[in-house]
Amino acid sequence: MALNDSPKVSAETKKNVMAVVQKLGYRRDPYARSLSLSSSRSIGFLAPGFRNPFFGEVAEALQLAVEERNNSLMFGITNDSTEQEAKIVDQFLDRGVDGLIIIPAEDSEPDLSHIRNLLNHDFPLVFLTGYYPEIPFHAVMADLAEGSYELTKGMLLAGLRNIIMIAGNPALIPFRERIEGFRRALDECGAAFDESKVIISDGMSYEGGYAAIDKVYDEIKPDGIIAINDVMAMGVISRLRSKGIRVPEDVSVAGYDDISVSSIQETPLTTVEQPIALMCSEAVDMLFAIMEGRAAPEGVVRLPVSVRHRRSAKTG
Amino acid sequence: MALNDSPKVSAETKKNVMAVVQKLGYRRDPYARSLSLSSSRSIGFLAPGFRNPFFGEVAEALQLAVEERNNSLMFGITNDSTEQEAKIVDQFLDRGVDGLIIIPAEDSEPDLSHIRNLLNHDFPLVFLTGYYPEIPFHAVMADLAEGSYELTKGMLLAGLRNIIMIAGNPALIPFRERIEGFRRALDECGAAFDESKVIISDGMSYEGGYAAIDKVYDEIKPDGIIAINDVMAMGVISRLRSKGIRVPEDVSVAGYDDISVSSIQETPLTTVEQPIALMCSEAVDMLFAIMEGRAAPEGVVRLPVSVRHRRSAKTG
DNA sequence: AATCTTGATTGAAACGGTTCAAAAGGAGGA
DNA sequence: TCCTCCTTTTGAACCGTTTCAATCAAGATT
Repeated sequence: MALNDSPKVSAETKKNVMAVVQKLGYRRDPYARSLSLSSSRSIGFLAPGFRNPFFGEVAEALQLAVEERNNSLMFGITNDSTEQEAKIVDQFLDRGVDGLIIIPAEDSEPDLSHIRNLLNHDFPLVFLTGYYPEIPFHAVMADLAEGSYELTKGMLLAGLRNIIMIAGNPALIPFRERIEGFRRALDECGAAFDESKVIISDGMSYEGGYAAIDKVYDEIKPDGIIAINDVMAMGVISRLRSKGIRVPEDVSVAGYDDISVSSIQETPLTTVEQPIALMCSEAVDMLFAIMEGRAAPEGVVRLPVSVRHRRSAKTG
Repeated sequence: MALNDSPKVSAETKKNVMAVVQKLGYRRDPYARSLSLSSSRSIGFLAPGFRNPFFGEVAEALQLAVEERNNSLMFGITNDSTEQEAKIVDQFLDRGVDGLIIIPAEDSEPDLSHIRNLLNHDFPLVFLTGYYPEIPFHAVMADLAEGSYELTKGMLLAGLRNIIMIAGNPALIPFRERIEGFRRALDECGAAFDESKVIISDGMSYEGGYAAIDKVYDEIKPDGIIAINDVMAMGVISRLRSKGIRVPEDVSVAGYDDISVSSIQETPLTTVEQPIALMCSEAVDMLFAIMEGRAAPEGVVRLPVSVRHRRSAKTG
């Protein structure tokens, strides 16, 4: 047909067709088209939620990347539960999405049967910002270890000697990697790393940061604190200040992600920026490569981060 | 068929069918289903973007509301441009969404032909958080005027006498309404309202708030400032502090929206909470009513706001 | 034993595109 | 004029559901 401007129809015919199309306000039935083409030109995106603005920024960047390919994005919220994740995957499959981009749920007891199922059926799937290590995967993420390595290094250079990290369950990749960079920096500088320097908090939220300080500050009296994300770091700072502890004079505090509010805090937050736009376009590229059968081998594409030195932490 | 568990098939037959379905891993082809039913069970959502976390929270709430009806949500980003809005609407139509929920673009020169087109075709559409006044509409929004009325009233009660509002283009509904409540409160208390009390800022962002202070603070020397959203309020506070002006001792500052970071600022922000979850479920209800032909008459459903009194502003 | 009911199964049309093969049309060359 | 070759038009099959009518089987009723 002329609709797909195939090379077999003359320019004039096309023009005529288009004119009629215009006049009638005709538009191809998307359902019939999908049926025939077996593609909906839409892809699904699963995120833990948008309370943490980091994910909002990812959503925005993904949408842009997908739109460039004339596809649309559906989104679902997992609340960091793989069970919920499974439900949404199922729903998306029922909508006929062509592929899936998933920010893995940070679930301490993940049930991955739904993911295995997808992979068994060769369903196009890429993980973003993490992955499930027990599963073969395509994934795009920032070089998280490098980020906390550099951040820690900077703090050490500034003379801080008792740095702690407030992290999440180290069984989960994004946390594990951040901890690893932290450890490496300490090791390299001859500072003693031991398990007590990593505080495992359960909520990755403002309240989680707040509670972590209550739990360990008086005992450890750190001079540097690295929180696993910016929202937690804000909780940390808030609790410290309310205890009369100055930031950064008494304690340096850093976050992770560089969400847009971080730079506009009263005390702008030192943090690690993840290259969100790049990660997203990379993830979309990867997904389309898989969908078109020109998939690169499984593995992680790691993109470089950059440390943003701001007021909340002394860095050398 | 048994798939739709119609009342005409026996329980046993259903069980048999289901067993086979399970075993074969069969799943209905969504495209054929859509074609036959002419519904994709998905609806489109247009937002200005997710830099302002308010919209992220709306997205999350909408997703939940839509999921309850077993539908999915597609989203697009307008960047506050009606041109972009038109493009995405077109794309969504090509995907066959069943309905549209739109947060109107705050475009100073709106081109609404695409909206008119939708309405002419009776396409199910509801506006959220605003509407285009030149067009007949179904809309859900918070009672914005009431919010700023109460906020202003509170400040007046606390003895503040020189309150200004940092707003956006009053041609746009959400700004107009906020200004109106502000004006009403001032009028009622015999405080002089005049145009100079409303500062029109162009960017609804942190930078916009920052710049507004630079532009008018020294001249007006207000003792109270109401910003049109929380992100701007944060910019305002930051700029004031950097000028050595104390909040709230010297100047009270309030925002609008109650985004989740507002309560966790170093100086928790006094602000007006919009009932996001309620607004979203209301909007979805309304959209489904339209889709099912049991539409209420056009108009705005207005939901009550609540003022959150926190540290950044003195309120009586 | 013939008829009526009720529930289950089978069949065909419709949804509106895509794709490919077959037929028709037109221009050029022999 | 006839044949060939190339382009355009026409036609049919197909994608996998839903929907509704028609058929069928069996149990209950008379």
